[in-house]
Amino acid sequence: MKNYRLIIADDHKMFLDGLLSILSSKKEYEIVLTANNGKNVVKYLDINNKKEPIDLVVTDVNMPDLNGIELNKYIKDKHPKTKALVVSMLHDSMTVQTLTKDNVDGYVPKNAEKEELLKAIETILKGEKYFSQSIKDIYLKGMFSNEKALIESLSKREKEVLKLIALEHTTQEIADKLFLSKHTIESYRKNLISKLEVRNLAGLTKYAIKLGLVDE
Amino acid sequence: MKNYRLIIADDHKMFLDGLLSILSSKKEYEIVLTANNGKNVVKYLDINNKKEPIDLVVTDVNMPDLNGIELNKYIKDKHPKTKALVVSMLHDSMTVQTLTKDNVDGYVPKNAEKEELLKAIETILKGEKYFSQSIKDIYLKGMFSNEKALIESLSKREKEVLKLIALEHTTQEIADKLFLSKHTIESYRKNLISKLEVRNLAGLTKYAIKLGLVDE
DNA sequence: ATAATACTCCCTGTAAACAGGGGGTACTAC
DNA sequence: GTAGTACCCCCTGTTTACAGGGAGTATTAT
Repeated sequence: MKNYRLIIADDHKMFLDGLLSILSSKKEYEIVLTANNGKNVVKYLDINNKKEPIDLVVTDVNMPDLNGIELNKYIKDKHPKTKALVVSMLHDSMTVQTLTKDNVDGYVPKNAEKEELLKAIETILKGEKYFSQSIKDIYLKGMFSNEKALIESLSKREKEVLKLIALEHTTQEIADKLFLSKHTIESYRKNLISKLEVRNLAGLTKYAIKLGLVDE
Repeated sequence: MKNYRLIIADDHKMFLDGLLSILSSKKEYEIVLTANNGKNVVKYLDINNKKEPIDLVVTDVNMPDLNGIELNKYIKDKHPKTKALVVSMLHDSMTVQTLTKDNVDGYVPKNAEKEELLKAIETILKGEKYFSQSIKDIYLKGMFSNEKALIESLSKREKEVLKLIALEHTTQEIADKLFLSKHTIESYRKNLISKLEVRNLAGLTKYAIKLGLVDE
């Protein structure tokens, strides 16, 4: 009666148990593997997916070794018949954007009811996509906020300078470090201030943190 | 045979299911209530704890309405016979410090094995405390880092000024806003820079974020 | 009482950031 | 081949921040 073969991946054991108990209530789902990182999923798929294909991988986003974003990308790339459902705690618009861009099959927040999770899985196994309303909201919000555009408009060099600024280096120090003129760095600083629509160093620093260029 | 009465609280339904399934394996535990915020736990305890006492509340830290820190404090204050075990995803030293200061009975990270969770509960119900090794590490790290001391050494006024600095206001603007002299704010700024051991606005901004004085 | 701390204000400089311009090269995409 | 953009450099100013001092009052704790 086991119609579908599933893998679930999450680095939080207790959560994994939660998923297991929810999915065990449906006898048509066989949990072939539980993993606490993406790497083990990849390993399993590479070895077994040809003869005994996996129908769906349910995965968290934040995992060590290989996170959900990378895992989804890999699945979509190498094992296109296998579906991927992301179940996550954090829902920043960047993550949602990236995953949808990478053609993920579904996204459900961890605070969803278990009925919704089951519905999502069911929907995906039918060949459709499933995104929770809250995820759709985040996606739309991200699409129409200028923040995303702002961030994407930064070049590699600009990000580099921004990072060094946030690390408390002065213009002169950054210039020395990058073997550039002080004037060049001043230009970058000015451009960053105007592009990111901030007033000063404090605003730049906050953006650098938001971009993950510096720790905390 | 149900010897102990438990409450579990977590705003993530799936995780709640995980806890439930783990605790259901032990028949001596009766799950009296599952809540997705601290408020409901408080409500229940206030009404029922006198006649039918709860032995242990297992709670997450991050919850809407009333979080785990507040919940623990309330339990320790109003229902001292009820034990509290915190199970959390995030383990910043501030949270751990606060909880231990508030006399929490245990702290286990969400990525712990379920065996450890059961052991923690068992230990606490015996009247002892239980902290995972990783939590102890964080506690010690926090104790011997100067960061904590630094943060605590900031006065109310200093935090206020720090916040406004991080919000991209200039010294003059802050002075106007607080009806103080520009010189006063400059003094604060200098003191903050030396106290927090940073070089400039960027460093101050990062600290303001770390302190939660500004959003991102 | 007196020590410690928080809070307030002031001065003199120097260094850096901010504001608003300008221009030029190299590469890529259409 | 030319439009766009990433990258680099320069100039003139003004404003702000940073560095290192000093100093007074009020409150609280010992």
